[in-house]
Amino acid sequence: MLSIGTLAKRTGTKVQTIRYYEQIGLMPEPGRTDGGQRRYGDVELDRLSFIRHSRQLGFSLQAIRELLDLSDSPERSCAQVDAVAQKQLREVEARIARLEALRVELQRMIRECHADRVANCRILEVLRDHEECLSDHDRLGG
Amino acid sequence: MLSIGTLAKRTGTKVQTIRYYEQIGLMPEPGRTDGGQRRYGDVELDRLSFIRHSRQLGFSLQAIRELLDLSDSPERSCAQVDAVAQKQLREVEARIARLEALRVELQRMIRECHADRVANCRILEVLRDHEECLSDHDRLGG
DNA sequence: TATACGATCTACAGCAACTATAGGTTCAAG
DNA sequence: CTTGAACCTATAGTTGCTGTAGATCGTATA
Repeated sequence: MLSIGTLAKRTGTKVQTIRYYEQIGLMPEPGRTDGGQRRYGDVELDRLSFIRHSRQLGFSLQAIRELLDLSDSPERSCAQVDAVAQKQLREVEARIARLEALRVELQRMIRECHADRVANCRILEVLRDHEECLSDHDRLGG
Repeated sequence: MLSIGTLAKRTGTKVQTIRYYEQIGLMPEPGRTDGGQRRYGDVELDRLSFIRHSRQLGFSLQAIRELLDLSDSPERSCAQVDAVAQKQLREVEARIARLEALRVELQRMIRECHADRVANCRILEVLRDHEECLSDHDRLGG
């Protein structure tokens, strides 16, 4: 039986995060000692490993919940799991594309500022005035 | 004089977001009508445009605060502004690199699942077991 | 067996950067 | 002068945790 601290170390999670996952129903309520401390087994270790690895891959907790539900269902459908993964891949690709655009514009901004070493800083002007670089009303993904 | 709604439309910002910026001191407290409604001028329009464009480029509100302070200071230093932009560029590049790694792994995961069309879904196994793909204790940047 | 001390407990506040809601007031067009 | 959209404040919710306070537990050592 593992204490919460040991489970945390094994999975690279913070203790509070494990308790948080329990609170939101992502991890089950574990058994307790007489004194009230949580004790975990291998099932919980597996489940938390799954959650952490999925988080590292950028899956939202909601997506992870779906994946866990699918993996718990008796005749789990590979197609459904695949759909979740595909969706995540598309999101990652969209974020990359967005960041690439940002990178290009930042580089251009910095380059222009360097060209003009003495006078007013171009960066501030660009940040103030530039309008065509990105579509309006477009938001940054978290 | 612009109402908050007009200012919002002109800058592609939500009304609540403008009030939020005022609340955290990023936007100044504007003048009011007799009835208590906010009225803005061109100075505020410029400032908010600056903030929104910087946000679109991925700058944090803290970084934007620094940029605004620099732009307000009488002998503003281009080097300091440049440093903030450079830092932002490095952060963007780091996020791109991280997402590229995620993309590669997601693609591999999905490809393996497709290769094995009938049996258990590989994606779930990979999510559960894979350990070497990303360094442990590594967190996703927001 | 007593003590010390780190680990754990609950409960709650806080972070970024907004977004949404409720319930009331003001402004401007017709 | 009426109507209704836009505005007001205040507060709670979002996502995914992180940090704190003050109390209790568990175990290694004297």
